[in-house]
Formats: sequence, structure tokens, C-alpha cells
Amino acid sequence: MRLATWNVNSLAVRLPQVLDWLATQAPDVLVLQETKLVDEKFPHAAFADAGWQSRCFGQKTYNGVALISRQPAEAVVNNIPGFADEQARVIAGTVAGLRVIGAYFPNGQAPDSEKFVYKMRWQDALREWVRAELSTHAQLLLMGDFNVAPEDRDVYDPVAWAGQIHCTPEERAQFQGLLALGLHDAFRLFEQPPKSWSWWDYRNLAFRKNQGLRIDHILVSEALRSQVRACSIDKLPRKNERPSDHAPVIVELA
DNA sequence: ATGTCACCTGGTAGGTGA
Repeated sequence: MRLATWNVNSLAVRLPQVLDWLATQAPDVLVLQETKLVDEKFPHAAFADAGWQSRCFGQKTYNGVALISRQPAEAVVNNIPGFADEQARVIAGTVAGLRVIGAYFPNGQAPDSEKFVYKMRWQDALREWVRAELSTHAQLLLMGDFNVAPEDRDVYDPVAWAGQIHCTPEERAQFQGLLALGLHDAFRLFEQPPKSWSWWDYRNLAFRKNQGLRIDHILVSEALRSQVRACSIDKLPRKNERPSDHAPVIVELA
């Protein structure tokens, strides 16, 4: 099994790249973030024509998530049950016996902002829901754009970024809180090249200078840990014309 | 470097979010 996550920063713009990438990488599951499409405009037909099932949960202008899979997804859930939210950030489904949660964590804007408060509340709710999901789904993956660089080695300039959004102690503690549920950062189960990032700012020639952060993650449950064969970031789509600012992350399960 | 991209409203630009 091969599963992946990708923040596409507008599926309307990136659809051809997503279809190309699906054809090349042939994952079993791909979760998307920042589709920025209302459900009425979701390109289900384009995915179906290429042989993919698609489920979406979107809104106008911002956010929006989707679950693309070869096999149909069952027991699909939109957003965090019991957590009232205007923003479309979560889609979960069971595919081939795996519980897959695709999530677009709030950005948080700045540590002293209202959006940061929301980011913390949202993650409190997510964590408690994932805890409950784990009690009924031992084989679970939580994947998406977490908007946190878990450690200094996930940041190109940790001194400059210290205390900044994506790197605050509060956000890193939230990430540890997810690991404390018994989840494992699939990327760190393996030796990885130094300076591995999943996001590069569009500004400042950041990609060319490899100035990025690792903020897109795949967490796997304890029951899946021994089945993880590889985890990697695919930088190639970031070299496309009109790329997303994020690269896909892929995990291989036995 | 001051360096971008996508979307909206409302307009041949400015504001917002990332």
C-alpha cells in the first residue's frame, strides 16, 4: 500500500499536475489540502475518468480537503465530530481496511493572534477525536499539512524561526501530543537526507535556495509501525511550472 | 532584496490568507 498527502494550493489550478502525479506515482490513497473549491465545483469526473474514486469536503475560497483512492472510501467523515467549525479542514475514510484521516491544520498566522488560539483549540479537538478513532481503528494514518515543523532539524534556519509560527513550543507540544496517542512520524522511522523540507515559500527564491520547512506529515498508528517500508518527500512537483508551494509526502506499507 | 501566488470584490487595483 502506498499513501500520500499533498497541499495543492488550489485544485482548480493544480488539477493537471495532480492527475499527472497520480499516473506516475500510482498511490492507493492521496489526501489533498487547500483545494479551495466548493463541492459543486469538485472535478469528480476528471478523477473518475482516470480511474480514481474521489470524496471532497470544501468551501469557497479557502481550505478544502479531498480523499482520492483506487478503492472506494467507506465511513467518510467531514471535519471533527462534535467540534463546530466553519472551515473545511478534515476528511476521513476507511480504504482497504485502513482508517485514513486527511487534515489541513490551521496556519495560525502569528503566535499572538486569534488564529493561533483557534489553531490550539482545533488541535485539542482533533487529538481527542483521533484518540477515539484509534480505539476502534487500530490501523490508522493521520496525514496532511500540520503547519508545524516538529523539530529544529525540520527548519532551514532554526535560529531565525525560533518562536515564529510553525515553530513555537505550543505547536511542537501539540505535535508531541499526537505522538503520545501512539502515533509515529513515518518520515523519522528512517534515515533521511538532511535539509528535507515539504514546503518552500513562493517568495525569496526559497525553493532554489532550498530554504524550507518540513510541515507536511504522515503519522501511523502503533499497529502499522512495523509495516512501514519507506517514507519520502517528492520534490519533483515543486519544480513544475506554476507549482504548489508544498511537495507530496508518500508512505509505503507492506 | 524590496523578491510570490491564489482568490475575492469590484474594478482595470487593493485586501486577505498563506
